[in-house]
Amino acid sequence: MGISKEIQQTNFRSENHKAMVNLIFSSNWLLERIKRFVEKEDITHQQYNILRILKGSGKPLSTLQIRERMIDKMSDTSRIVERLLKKDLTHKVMCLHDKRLVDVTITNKGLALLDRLETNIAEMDSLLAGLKAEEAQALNELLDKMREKAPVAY
Amino acid sequence: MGISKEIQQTNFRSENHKAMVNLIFSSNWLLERIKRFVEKEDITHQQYNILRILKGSGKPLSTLQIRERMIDKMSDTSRIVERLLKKDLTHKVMCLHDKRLVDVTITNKGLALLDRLETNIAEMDSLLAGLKAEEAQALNELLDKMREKAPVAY
DNA sequence: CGGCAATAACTGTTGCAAACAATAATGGCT
DNA sequence: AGCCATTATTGTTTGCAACAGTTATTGCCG
Repeated sequence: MGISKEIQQTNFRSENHKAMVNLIFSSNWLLERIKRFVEKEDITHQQYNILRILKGSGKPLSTLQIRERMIDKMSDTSRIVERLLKKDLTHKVMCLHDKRLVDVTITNKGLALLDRLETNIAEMDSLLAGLKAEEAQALNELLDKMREKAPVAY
Repeated sequence: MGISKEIQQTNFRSENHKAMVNLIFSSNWLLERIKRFVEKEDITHQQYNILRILKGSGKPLSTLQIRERMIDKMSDTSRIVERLLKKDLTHKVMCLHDKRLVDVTITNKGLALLDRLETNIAEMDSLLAGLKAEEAQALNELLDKMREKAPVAY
């Protein structure tokens, strides 16, 4: 079902305007499904994102380094890490070289959580299985281009 | 700048996985700019979405009808409309034909607000100006296909 | 007609999160 | 030493999502 039907809207100003709406709608669609995937482990997609970043890094990261790698740049990283701390999924110590920074790492419990999700990761990847690799690549190029070529003011 | 650089991540499981991340990232990128656009009028993008729906409809809509047309289907429409009521941007009366429903309309104040934004709507449309109409169309088709062909379970 | 399930809206509550300002500690530079 | 930039954190407000529960109304069915 195309975007027009899904939101019962036929009067778009242009194909570009339609793409804007479609992009946000599709992202919500995707996030809704990712949410269902990660809620088995009682975490949000933002918390999942941070756990993945910490695992991927392999070494301690500061709050700022985590934020820079996050999908949502506007996020309140300190407090999300705080929620992960409460669940023992991350660990935090003061950085020795620069005491303004903190060294955040993922705990074994956090790694185990990711491992459990990893088992079914194919489920999540299948969300985009409707697109062939070439199509996914085309999508990536279009999205990159959209952001790249946008006027700086906005 | 491609998505890899923007989130400092090079290890994607597949082109499809990369597209998933890219899609959410790009939607956030877009929403951030839309937010800056509508905050001149002290409203959120969800509130803007509802005002546009009410204007577009031209006739009263029930809470449910609004929600069905919203980009974010999970939204708590009652309360967002309530916030608009407080600002006198919408009006609400009991529906005569079915007293379970409400007739929500946009007020003149709400229309005036949209008109002020309308003046600069080209600014917002220019967000996707980096894509030619054919590219925007290709993007629309890819997004529609992605959702269409996804496995039902997720 | 009376009962009852379905529908629609709303409320209460909890938790997550964004925005913004303010604060504190530290580091680097002159 | 003095000053400014950097980093993380906290406080507060606001918006929102999730979920359960409540109320009012409708339409249907026996």
